[in-house]
Amino acid sequence: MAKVVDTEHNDPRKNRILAALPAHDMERLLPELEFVPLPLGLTMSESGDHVDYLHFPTSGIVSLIYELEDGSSSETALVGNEGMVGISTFMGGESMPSSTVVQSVGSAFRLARKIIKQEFSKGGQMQQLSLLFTQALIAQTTQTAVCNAHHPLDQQLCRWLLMSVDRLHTNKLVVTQELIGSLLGVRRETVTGAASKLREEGLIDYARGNITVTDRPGLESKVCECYATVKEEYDRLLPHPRGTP
Amino acid sequence: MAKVVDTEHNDPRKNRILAALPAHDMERLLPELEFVPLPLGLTMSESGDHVDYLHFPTSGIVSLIYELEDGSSSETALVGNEGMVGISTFMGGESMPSSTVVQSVGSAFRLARKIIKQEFSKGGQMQQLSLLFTQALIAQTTQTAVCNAHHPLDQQLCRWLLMSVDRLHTNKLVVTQELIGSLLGVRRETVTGAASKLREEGLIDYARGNITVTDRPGLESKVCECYATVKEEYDRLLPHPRGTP
DNA sequence: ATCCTTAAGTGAGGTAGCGGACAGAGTGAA
DNA sequence: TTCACTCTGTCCGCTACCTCACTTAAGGAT
Repeated sequence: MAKVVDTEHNDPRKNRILAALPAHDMERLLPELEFVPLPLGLTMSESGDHVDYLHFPTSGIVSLIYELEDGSSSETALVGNEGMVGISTFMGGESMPSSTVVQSVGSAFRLARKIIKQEFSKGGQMQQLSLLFTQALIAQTTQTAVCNAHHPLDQQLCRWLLMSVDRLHTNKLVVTQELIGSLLGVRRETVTGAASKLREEGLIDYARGNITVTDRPGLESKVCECYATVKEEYDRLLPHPRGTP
Repeated sequence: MAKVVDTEHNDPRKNRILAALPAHDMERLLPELEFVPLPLGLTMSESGDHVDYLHFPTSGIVSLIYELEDGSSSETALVGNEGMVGISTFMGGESMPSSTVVQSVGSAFRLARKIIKQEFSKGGQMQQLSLLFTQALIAQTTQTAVCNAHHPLDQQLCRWLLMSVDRLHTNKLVVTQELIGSLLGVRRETVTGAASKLREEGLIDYARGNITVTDRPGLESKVCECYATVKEEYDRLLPHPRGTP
């Protein structure tokens, strides 16, 4: 029996970078694009690993995570179908100090490093899109850094929730407070405090690893500027989904 | 009378990126390179500014600074003669959300955006070096973010001091505690506390805007891992000064 | 049904950094 | 020499988050 393929997400054009490629570039790359599932919790690469593929998520969320020697960690950025994972494949460094983990289940298409380097060196649209995405990613990482330093956890949590639901097509997240803690660089108990505050305010609801955003506008009014700043920079730099200006 | 030019730093090859260019690339660019002083406190670009030049510092330090709406700010990275300032000129985004400020007096050569784009599109060594430096810069920014989140101020201060003296050729820094505070994202009083602790331990000495590192090995043994991690990544990715492997 | 594991809530006590206010102490200008 | 200004030191109460320890609750497996 042939394996049933998820027909929801096996169209490369669900990824916005791929969708923005001119038809002839896409034709050339299509045979090289390999569909891969992104199961929850999959570590796509660890710190310092030689990265062999550039991934273009079509759904789900991938977290870029930085781990310290003492075991503590922080999420530095979060990538969905608007971007790509594995920029060191074309930046030339081969590896990165951060690791990449699937934080919300999904799928992706991937290109072998050899292919993306070839394509990149042509200097076409793929090169331009890659660099623009990289710049957007820098903006996200930087803003996250400053947000960590200056904003209280409940606002950071709002930002994280909004960035996550933006990259899914639902208001339900499957994630424990423990995990959120390790992403935001705080303890689980601290997350419990912030989350229950948001619940009291009627912005979210949750139970045992399931969070539902019940009042998105409410979250948006509570979140710090960092959310909007990053979103605007992404809008400025990256191609928009079809139908949107 | 002809203006006296600082003969110390007007050699483009004092910048390590430029120094790593093949002779024929350098010849082509030489007439386009414009020498500019970097006086203390100069704001080279503000958040969102259209960036018209790519700067290659030959001396001094440039800080990449991120400002929040409430006026608080943080330094996200620090660039000396190992790198360049204004990567949005070749990344394609034209502007960045961070601003760039001369934190320690020096000088640079600069290339107009048009020229660097031209050179970049040739796909030669300049392209490769630019991308590698960008990746190193990402590493530095990311590590700074995690360091902010997890390490106490006195260790962060050690890191900042070491990164600064690494980019100068002296153990003396001209910088007030007030400024350090705005760079590390804390209050001046907090810096006073951390600095006086380091002074008690005999690692540094200071007075009225002048800091002297008196015990570098001592600082290195006190600093968090973040300093070494970034340094190693820079060593891995970037060309070394001549004479060093 | 019962047990077991995982997720979430709670509470006591500690600490780093904040906010604001104010006190010396160099330095340079008048 | 005096004044003004800038840089540094210090103190208070306060808050956010931490460490450590324990409890409650929801599913899942047997």
